[in-house]
Amino acid sequence: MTIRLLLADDQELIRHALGVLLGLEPDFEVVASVGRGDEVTSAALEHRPDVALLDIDMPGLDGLAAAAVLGAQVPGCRVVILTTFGRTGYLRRAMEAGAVGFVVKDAPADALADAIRRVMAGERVVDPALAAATLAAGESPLTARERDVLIAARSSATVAEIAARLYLAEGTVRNYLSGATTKTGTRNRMEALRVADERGWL
Amino acid sequence: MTIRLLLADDQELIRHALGVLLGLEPDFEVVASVGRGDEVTSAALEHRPDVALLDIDMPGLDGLAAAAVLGAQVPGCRVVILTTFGRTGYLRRAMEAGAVGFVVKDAPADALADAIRRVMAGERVVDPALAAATLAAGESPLTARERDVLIAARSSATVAEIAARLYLAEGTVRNYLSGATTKTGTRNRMEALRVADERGWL
DNA sequence: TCCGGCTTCTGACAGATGTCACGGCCAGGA
DNA sequence: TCCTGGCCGTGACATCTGTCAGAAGCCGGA
Repeated sequence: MTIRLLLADDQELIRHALGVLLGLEPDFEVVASVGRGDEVTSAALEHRPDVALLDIDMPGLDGLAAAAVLGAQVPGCRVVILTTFGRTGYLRRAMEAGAVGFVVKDAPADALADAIRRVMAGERVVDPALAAATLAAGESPLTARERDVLIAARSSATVAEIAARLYLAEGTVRNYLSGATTKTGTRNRMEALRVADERGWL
Repeated sequence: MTIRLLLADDQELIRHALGVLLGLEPDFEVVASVGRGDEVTSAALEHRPDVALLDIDMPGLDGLAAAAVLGAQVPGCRVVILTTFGRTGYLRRAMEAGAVGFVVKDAPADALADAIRRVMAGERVVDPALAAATLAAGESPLTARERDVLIAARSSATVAEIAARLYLAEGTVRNYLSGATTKTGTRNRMEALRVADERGWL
């Protein structure tokens, strides 16, 4: 009884190497391999994998969104997120998107195969250190609007631009940014943005 | 006549997968595999590889610095930089550090083996798109001090901190930052820092 | 019903930031 | 020799940012 795998990672070299690595396991078979998030679902519908390994950083659709779509359209396919950074925020969002496994690329070499087999056995698999970090980071203390303003700040340089984009007064924007910096324990919007992003609060 | 390889990448899963992939080639042999930049040289001295494949993002010592050390201490070993982002600035710095090859991880699966063989044949191997982007980005227009101040700005939040670190007046720091934003065509220090970093001007 | 929290806005103020004009220094060319 | 242009360094100034206090409207829970 072989486990059918779908691989999604935008770095072709890495995807191919992972495919070779997993193909060496006697009970695994890589049945599909894509480089874009928006190709995941159609490939899964065509090849019916048991487990989909999704990277997060992908063009078209990120791995978390792809996981959500996959869960809705191909219910028999279990999703394992395989990603570069042990960014704590991604874990929570991955679980919300229906993933049952979360493996980081700095994990030991056999962790991935192990995770796949345990997921097939019905377990949820998460890197323990990552799980602890996620618990430590806690729920987001930001209000919805503080979050909106921070996201807008990511691509706007000045308060005036953020205000224009969100149809708010400048003072309001400054207030939300101030609240965000307080809650993140930082000293200006840029640090607040970075911290909130790292913790998955955006 | 097999080509002896050293692999350096901090992501264990990826390093292992690449090792397996390259080990499948009949003329390759992976003789060493490390996860930290500062372990590269001692491993090279011990195992005498023909080619060292170095990632840039590594703890201890980054791949570019490791390449420079390697070139000085193990002259027979050719260096190929293998990295995630096609960041244009890294290419120039890699070449200055003595690397003879530069392969990005989004390259096609056989590009790596091909690059290794060509490097062994005495060629320099660079992704053509990356080379073009590097030429397009051009030389850095920043003066030495502007560069210093930008680098200091990366880890300091305020002008006062940067000034204290570089023993300059606050006005001077503001002036350099202003020059940097003008030359990068951006509107504040944060954008200037990001752009200069992307273009390899730091 | 009242209370508390969120959203939105305003006004005010200290402090940080970005821009400008200026002077000194040094190297290269007339 | 002097002049010019580039870089370094500085202080002054206007503007932007972050913080605080306050106020009105809205919604959900006690």
